[in-house]
Amino acid sequence: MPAPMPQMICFSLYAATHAMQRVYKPLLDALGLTYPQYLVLLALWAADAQTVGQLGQAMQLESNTLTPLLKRLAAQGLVSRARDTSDERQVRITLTDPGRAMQARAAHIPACILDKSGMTLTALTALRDQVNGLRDQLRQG
Amino acid sequence: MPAPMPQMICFSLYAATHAMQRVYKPLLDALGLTYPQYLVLLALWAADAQTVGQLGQAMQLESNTLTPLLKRLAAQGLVSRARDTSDERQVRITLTDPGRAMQARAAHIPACILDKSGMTLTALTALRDQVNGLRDQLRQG
DNA sequence: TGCGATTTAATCGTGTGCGATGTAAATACG
DNA sequence: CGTATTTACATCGCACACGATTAAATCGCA
Repeated sequence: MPAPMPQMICFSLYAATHAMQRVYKPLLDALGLTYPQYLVLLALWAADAQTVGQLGQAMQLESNTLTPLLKRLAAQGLVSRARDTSDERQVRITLTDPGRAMQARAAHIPACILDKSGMTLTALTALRDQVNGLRDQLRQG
Repeated sequence: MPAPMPQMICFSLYAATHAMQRVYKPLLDALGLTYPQYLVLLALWAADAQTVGQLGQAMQLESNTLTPLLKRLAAQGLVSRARDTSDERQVRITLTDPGRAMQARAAHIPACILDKSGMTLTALTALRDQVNGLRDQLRQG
Protein backbone atom coordinates (compact mmCIF):
# COMPACT_ATOMS: atom_id res chain seq x y z
CA MET A 1 0.00 0.00 0.00
CA PRO A 2 2.25 2.85 -1.19
CA ALA A 3 1.25 6.00 0.66
CA PRO A 4 2.78 8.91 2.56
CA MET A 5 4.39 8.12 5.89
CA PRO A 6 1.68 8.79 8.46
CA GLN A 7 -0.59 6.29 6.75
CA MET A 8 2.17 3.75 6.73
CA ILE A 9 2.83 4.02 10.44
CA CYS A 10 -0.87 3.96 11.24
CA PHE A 11 -1.48 0.92 9.08
CA SER A 12 1.62 -0.64 10.53
CA LEU A 13 0.27 -0.35 14.07
CA TYR A 14 -3.18 -1.48 12.94
CA ALA A 15 -1.81 -4.62 11.28
CA ALA A 16 0.67 -5.44 14.06
CA THR A 17 -2.04 -5.16 16.70
CA HIS A 18 -4.24 -7.59 14.80
CA ALA A 19 -1.30 -9.95 14.23
CA MET A 20 -0.55 -9.86 17.94
CA GLN A 21 -4.13 -10.63 18.85
CA ARG A 22 -4.12 -13.59 16.47
CA VAL A 23 -1.12 -15.02 18.30
CA TYR A 24 -2.84 -14.62 21.65
CA LYS A 25 -6.14 -16.03 20.40
CA PRO A 26 -5.47 -19.79 20.66
CA LEU A 27 -3.78 -19.36 24.04
CA LEU A 28 -6.68 -17.32 25.42
CA ASP A 29 -9.35 -19.53 23.86
CA ALA A 30 -8.08 -22.35 26.06
CA LEU A 31 -8.84 -20.15 29.08
CA GLY A 32 -12.18 -18.90 27.76
CA LEU A 33 -10.92 -15.32 27.62
CA THR A 34 -10.88 -12.64 24.95
CA TYR A 35 -7.88 -10.35 24.48
CA PRO A 36 -9.43 -7.27 26.14
CA GLN A 37 -10.72 -9.46 29.00
CA TYR A 38 -7.18 -10.74 29.48
CA LEU A 39 -5.84 -7.18 29.58
CA VAL A 40 -8.39 -6.28 32.26
CA LEU A 41 -7.41 -9.31 34.32
CA LEU A 42 -3.74 -8.29 34.01
CA ALA A 43 -4.67 -4.90 35.44
CA LEU A 44 -6.57 -6.55 38.30
CA TRP A 45 -3.78 -9.01 39.06
CA ALA A 46 -1.50 -6.00 39.41
CA ALA A 47 -4.01 -4.10 41.58
CA ASP A 48 -7.23 -5.70 42.77
CA ALA A 49 -10.50 -3.97 43.68
CA GLN A 50 -10.27 -1.14 41.16
CA THR A 51 -13.27 0.94 40.16
CA VAL A 52 -14.61 0.93 36.61
CA GLY A 53 -13.16 4.39 36.19
CA GLN A 54 -9.71 3.37 37.34
CA LEU A 55 -9.71 0.41 34.97
CA GLY A 56 -10.89 2.74 32.25
CA GLN A 57 -8.00 5.08 32.86
CA ALA A 58 -5.49 2.22 32.78
CA MET A 59 -6.93 0.79 29.58
CA GLN A 60 -8.02 4.08 28.02
CA LEU A 61 -11.58 2.80 27.68
CA GLU A 62 -14.95 4.22 28.71
CA SER A 63 -17.65 2.54 30.75
CA ASN A 64 -19.65 1.93 27.58
CA THR A 65 -16.96 -0.60 26.59
CA LEU A 66 -15.95 -1.82 30.04
CA THR A 67 -19.37 -2.40 31.59
CA PRO A 68 -20.46 -5.19 29.22
CA LEU A 69 -16.96 -6.70 29.25
CA LEU A 70 -16.90 -6.74 33.06
CA LYS A 71 -20.38 -8.25 33.18
CA ARG A 72 -19.09 -11.12 31.03
CA LEU A 73 -16.13 -11.62 33.36
CA ALA A 74 -18.56 -11.61 36.28
CA ALA A 75 -20.85 -14.08 34.49
CA GLN A 76 -17.82 -16.38 34.21
CA GLY A 77 -17.27 -16.00 37.94
CA LEU A 78 -13.84 -14.40 37.56
CA VAL A 79 -14.70 -11.04 39.15
CA SER A 80 -17.42 -9.57 41.33
CA ARG A 81 -19.05 -6.18 40.77
CA ALA A 82 -20.21 -4.19 43.78
CA ARG A 83 -21.13 -0.58 44.42
CA ASP A 84 -18.64 1.16 46.66
CA THR A 85 -20.30 1.64 50.05
CA SER A 86 -18.70 5.03 50.63
CA ASP A 87 -19.56 6.33 47.14
CA GLU A 88 -22.41 4.50 45.51
CA ARG A 89 -21.67 6.02 42.11
CA GLN A 90 -18.59 3.87 41.80
CA VAL A 91 -18.56 0.15 41.00
CA ARG A 92 -15.62 -1.74 42.40
CA ILE A 93 -14.32 -4.77 40.52
CA THR A 94 -12.81 -7.48 42.69
CA LEU A 95 -11.16 -10.76 41.70
CA THR A 96 -12.85 -13.95 42.89
CA ASP A 97 -10.88 -17.08 43.79
CA PRO A 98 -11.22 -18.43 40.22
CA GLY A 99 -10.16 -15.00 38.98
CA ARG A 100 -6.99 -15.13 41.04
CA ALA A 101 -6.40 -18.76 40.08
CA MET A 102 -6.55 -17.73 36.43
CA GLN A 103 -3.26 -15.89 36.86
CA ALA A 104 -1.43 -19.20 37.28
CA ARG A 105 -3.31 -20.75 34.37
CA ALA A 106 -2.17 -17.84 32.17
CA ALA A 107 1.39 -17.74 33.48
CA HIS A 108 2.85 -19.55 30.46
CA ILE A 109 1.52 -17.04 27.93
CA PRO A 110 4.24 -14.35 28.09
CA ALA A 111 6.98 -16.83 27.21
CA CYS A 112 4.93 -18.08 24.24
CA ILE A 113 4.53 -14.55 22.92
CA LEU A 114 8.17 -13.68 23.41
CA ASP A 115 9.06 -16.84 21.52
CA LYS A 116 6.74 -16.10 18.61
CA SER A 117 7.87 -12.48 18.39
CA GLY A 118 11.29 -13.72 17.30
CA MET A 119 12.85 -10.78 19.11
CA THR A 120 15.08 -10.43 22.11
CA LEU A 121 13.73 -9.02 25.35
CA THR A 122 15.99 -6.03 24.86
CA ALA A 123 14.73 -5.27 21.37
CA LEU A 124 11.13 -5.74 22.47
CA THR A 125 11.65 -3.36 25.38
CA ALA A 126 13.13 -0.71 23.11
CA LEU A 127 10.26 -1.08 20.67
CA ARG A 128 7.71 -0.85 23.47
CA ASP A 129 9.25 2.38 24.73
CA GLN A 130 9.14 3.92 21.27
CA VAL A 131 5.54 2.89 20.71
CA ASN A 132 4.60 4.23 24.13
CA GLY A 133 6.31 7.49 23.26
CA LEU A 134 4.26 7.82 20.10
CA ARG A 135 1.09 6.94 22.00
CA ASP A 136 1.75 9.60 24.65
CA GLN A 137 2.42 12.21 21.97
CA LEU A 138 -0.83 11.32 20.21
CA ARG A 139 -2.80 11.48 23.45
CA GLN A 140 -1.70 14.93 24.45
CA GLY A 141 -1.60 16.44 20.96
CA MET B 1 0.28 -2.05 34.56
CA PRO B 2 3.39 -3.89 35.85
CA ALA B 3 3.66 -7.17 33.96
CA PRO B 4 6.20 -9.28 32.07
CA MET B 5 7.43 -7.92 28.76
CA PRO B 6 5.21 -9.57 26.17
CA GLN B 7 2.11 -8.14 27.86
CA MET B 8 3.69 -4.74 27.86
CA ILE B 9 4.46 -4.73 24.17
CA CYS B 10 1.03 -6.11 23.35
CA PHE B 11 -0.74 -3.53 25.47
CA SER B 12 1.56 -0.91 24.05
CA LEU B 13 0.46 -1.69 20.49
CA TYR B 14 -3.17 -1.98 21.56
CA ALA B 15 -3.13 1.44 23.24
CA ALA B 16 -1.11 3.15 20.50
CA THR B 17 -3.47 1.86 17.81
CA HIS B 18 -6.47 3.25 19.67
CA ALA B 19 -4.68 6.54 20.29
CA MET B 20 -3.88 6.76 16.58
CA GLN B 21 -7.50 6.11 15.63
CA ARG B 22 -8.65 8.83 18.02
CA VAL B 23 -6.38 11.32 16.24
CA TYR B 24 -7.79 10.31 12.86
CA LYS B 25 -11.40 10.34 14.07
CA PRO B 26 -12.22 14.07 13.85
CA LEU B 27 -10.44 14.34 10.49
CA LEU B 28 -12.32 11.36 9.06
CA ASP B 29 -15.66 12.34 10.59
CA ALA B 30 -15.55 15.44 8.43
CA LEU B 31 -15.37 13.15 5.39
CA GLY B 32 -17.98 10.70 6.65
CA LEU B 33 -15.42 7.88 6.80
CA THR B 34 -14.38 5.40 9.46
CA TYR B 35 -10.75 4.47 9.96
CA PRO B 36 -10.96 1.03 8.27
CA GLN B 37 -12.96 2.56 5.42
CA TYR B 38 -10.19 5.12 4.98
CA LEU B 39 -7.57 2.36 4.88
CA VAL B 40 -9.54 0.56 2.18
CA LEU B 41 -9.77 3.74 0.13
CA LEU B 42 -6.01 4.22 0.51
CA ALA B 43 -5.54 0.76 -0.96
CA LEU B 44 -7.88 1.57 -3.84
CA TRP B 45 -6.25 4.93 -4.54
CA ALA B 46 -2.99 3.02 -4.87
CA ALA B 47 -4.52 0.33 -7.09
CA ASP B 48 -8.10 0.56 -8.32
CA ALA B 49 -10.42 -2.28 -9.31
CA GLN B 50 -9.15 -4.82 -6.78
CA THR B 51 -11.13 -7.90 -5.84
CA VAL B 52 -12.41 -8.44 -2.30
CA GLY B 53 -9.74 -11.09 -1.87
CA GLN B 54 -6.94 -8.78 -2.96
CA LEU B 55 -8.11 -6.07 -0.58
CA GLY B 56 -8.34 -8.70 2.13
CA GLN B 57 -4.76 -9.73 1.56
CA ALA B 58 -3.57 -6.13 1.68
CA MET B 59 -5.52 -5.40 4.86
CA GLN B 60 -5.27 -8.86 6.39
CA LEU B 61 -9.03 -9.04 6.69
CA GLU B 62 -11.57 -11.66 5.62
CA SER B 63 -14.68 -11.16 3.55
CA ASN B 64 -16.80 -11.35 6.69
CA THR B 65 -15.31 -8.01 7.70
CA LEU B 66 -14.80 -6.47 4.28
CA THR B 67 -18.15 -7.25 2.68
CA PRO B 68 -20.27 -5.11 5.04
CA LEU B 69 -17.63 -2.37 5.05
CA LEU B 70 -17.54 -2.29 1.24
CA LYS B 71 -21.33 -2.24 1.10
CA ARG B 72 -21.28 0.89 3.26
CA LEU B 73 -18.71 2.51 0.99
CA ALA B 74 -20.92 1.57 -1.97
CA ALA B 75 -24.00 2.95 -0.20
CA GLN B 76 -22.11 6.25 0.12
CA GLY B 77 -21.41 6.14 -3.59
CA LEU B 78 -17.63 5.98 -3.18
CA VAL B 79 -17.09 2.57 -4.79
CA SER B 80 -19.02 0.19 -7.01
CA ARG B 81 -19.21 -3.57 -6.50
CA ALA B 82 -19.48 -5.83 -9.53
CA ARG B 83 -18.94 -9.52 -10.21
CA ASP B 84 -15.93 -10.15 -12.42
CA THR B 85 -17.23 -11.23 -15.83
CA SER B 86 -14.43 -13.73 -16.39
CA ASP B 87 -14.80 -15.29 -12.92
CA GLU B 88 -18.15 -14.69 -11.33
CA ARG B 89 -16.94 -15.82 -7.92
CA GLN B 90 -14.91 -12.66 -7.58
CA VAL B 91 -16.30 -9.23 -6.76
CA ARG B 92 -14.31 -6.33 -8.10
CA ILE B 93 -14.30 -3.04 -6.17
CA THR B 94 -13.94 0.05 -8.31
CA LEU B 95 -13.69 3.69 -7.30
CA THR B 96 -16.46 5.99 -8.49
CA ASP B 97 -15.87 9.64 -9.36
CA PRO B 98 -16.74 10.73 -5.79
CA GLY B 99 -14.44 7.97 -4.53
CA ARG B 100 -11.55 9.34 -6.56
CA ALA B 101 -12.42 12.89 -5.56
CA MET B 102 -12.21 11.86 -1.92
CA GLN B 103 -8.46 11.44 -2.32
CA ALA B 104 -8.06 15.20 -2.70
CA ARG B 105 -10.43 15.87 0.19
CA ALA B 106 -8.27 13.61 2.40
CA ALA B 107 -4.93 14.90 1.14
CA HIS B 108 -4.31 17.12 4.17
CA ILE B 109 -4.61 14.27 6.68
CA PRO B 110 -1.05 12.83 6.54
CA ALA B 111 0.51 16.17 7.47
CA CYS B 112 -1.89 16.49 10.41
CA ILE B 113 -0.93 13.06 11.71
CA LEU B 114 2.77 13.67 11.27
CA ASP B 115 2.36 16.92 13.18
CA LYS B 116 0.46 15.32 16.05
CA SER B 117 2.90 12.43 16.30
CA GLY B 118 5.55 14.86 17.45
CA MET B 119 8.15 12.78 15.63
CA THR B 120 10.39 13.33 12.66
CA LEU B 121 9.74 11.54 9.42
CA THR B 122 12.99 9.63 9.94
CA ALA B 123 12.04 8.43 13.41
CA LEU B 124 8.56 7.49 12.25
CA THR B 125 10.01 5.51 9.35
CA ALA B 126 12.36 3.62 11.64
CA LEU B 127 9.53 2.84 14.03
CA ARG B 128 7.32 1.66 11.19
CA ASP B 129 10.00 -0.73 9.98
CA GLN B 130 10.44 -2.20 13.44
CA VAL B 131 6.71 -2.64 13.94
CA ASN B 132 6.42 -4.23 10.51
CA GLY B 133 9.23 -6.59 11.42
CA LEU B 134 7.42 -7.69 14.56
CA ARG B 135 4.19 -8.09 12.60
CA ASP B 136 5.87 -10.29 9.99
CA GLN B 137 7.44 -12.46 12.68
CA LEU B 138 4.08 -12.90 14.39
CA ARG B 139 2.37 -13.78 11.12
CA GLN B 140 4.72 -16.55 10.15
CA GLY B 141 5.36 -17.94 13.64
C1' DT C 1 -30.35 23.29 54.26
C1' DG C 2 -31.40 23.01 49.60
C1' DC C 3 -30.64 22.98 44.77
C1' DG C 4 -28.00 23.16 40.62
C1' DA C 5 -23.58 21.32 38.74
C1' DT C 6 -20.49 17.57 38.49
C1' DT C 7 -19.10 12.80 38.64
C1' DT C 8 -19.74 7.84 37.73
C1' DA C 9 -21.84 3.98 35.46
C1' DA C 10 -25.06 2.19 32.49
C1' DT C 11 -27.70 2.05 28.08
C1' DC C 12 -28.32 2.46 23.08
C1' DG C 13 -27.01 2.45 18.22
C1' DT C 14 -23.41 1.91 14.65
C1' DG C 15 -19.29 -0.11 12.83
C1' DT C 16 -15.68 -3.13 12.90
C1' DG C 17 -13.11 -8.03 13.63
C1' DC C 18 -13.56 -12.82 13.44
C1' DG C 19 -15.05 -17.92 13.90
C1' DA C 20 -18.34 -20.88 11.82
C1' DT C 21 -21.24 -21.81 8.22
C1' DG C 22 -23.57 -21.37 3.67
C1' DT C 23 -23.68 -20.88 -1.46
C1' DA C 24 -22.43 -20.51 -6.07
C1' DA C 25 -18.84 -20.60 -9.56
C1' DA C 26 -14.73 -22.70 -11.20
C1' DT C 27 -11.58 -26.58 -11.36
C1' DA C 28 -9.89 -31.44 -10.99
C1' DC C 29 -10.33 -35.97 -12.01
C1' DG C 30 -11.99 -40.48 -13.15
C1' DC D 1 -19.02 -35.82 -19.17
C1' DG D 2 -20.34 -35.72 -14.43
C1' DT D 3 -19.24 -35.50 -9.80
C1' DA D 4 -16.08 -34.16 -6.00
C1' DT D 5 -13.22 -30.60 -4.46
C1' DT D 6 -11.67 -26.07 -4.16
C1' DT D 7 -12.20 -21.13 -4.32
C1' DA D 8 -14.45 -16.62 -3.38
C1' DC D 9 -17.69 -14.22 -1.33
C1' DA D 10 -21.67 -13.64 1.75
C1' DT D 11 -24.25 -14.44 6.14
C1' DC D 12 -24.76 -14.99 11.09
C1' DG D 13 -23.59 -14.47 15.88
C1' DC D 14 -20.66 -12.60 19.43
C1' DA D 15 -17.52 -9.28 21.45
C1' DC D 16 -15.29 -5.12 21.40
C1' DA D 17 -14.88 0.38 20.67
C1' DC D 18 -17.08 4.63 20.92
C1' DG D 19 -20.36 8.80 20.46
C1' DA D 20 -24.54 10.27 22.56
C1' DT D 21 -27.70 10.04 26.11
C1' DT D 22 -29.59 8.80 30.68
C1' DA D 23 -29.83 8.04 35.73
C1' DA D 24 -28.25 8.17 40.22
C1' DA D 25 -25.11 9.75 43.74
C1' DT D 26 -22.20 13.34 45.39
C1' DC D 27 -20.41 17.96 45.72
C1' DG D 28 -20.46 23.08 45.88
C1' DC D 29 -22.14 26.91 47.41
C1' DA D 30 -25.47 30.40 48.41
